[in-house]
Amino acid sequence: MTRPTGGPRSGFTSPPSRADFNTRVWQIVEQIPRGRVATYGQIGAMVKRPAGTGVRHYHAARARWVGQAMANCPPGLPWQRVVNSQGRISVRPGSDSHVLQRTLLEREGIEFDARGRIDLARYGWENSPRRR
DNA sequence: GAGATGACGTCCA
DNA sequence: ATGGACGCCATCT
Repeated sequence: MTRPTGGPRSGFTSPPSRADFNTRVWQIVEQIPRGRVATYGQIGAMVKRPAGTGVRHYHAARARWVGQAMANCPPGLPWQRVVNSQGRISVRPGSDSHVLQRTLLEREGIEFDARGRIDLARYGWENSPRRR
């Protein structure tokens, strides 16, 4: 095991069973209620660590794995409700998807500040929405 | 077959 | 607050 595959700082990795991992992610995304958003890391923390995946590596890579899953998100899911830990849209700025995501979220009543950020304390999924 | 390209998060200077 | 490095690759031109 521990095959030092040669990739020095591979940053990009993938789950043992990508299809299975993606399915788990999609099942969670499917539950994000309208008007709320969840972060990649938050979702990753909800997906059980695949057997054979090092605890350490999983912690470091799962958020990106969720991103990979979202890049292949099947139609019908509220993909727009997944944003990064900063409360910002992660899709390349300027892309049609980016614009669409923001539009869809605003249509759900979610507000963006001047810097294009969403207040996770207010709109975060399973986060006490009271006060501000 | 080789090279470019990815929907992240955390830590440290 | 901001910028850069780091962390088991896979897939498409």
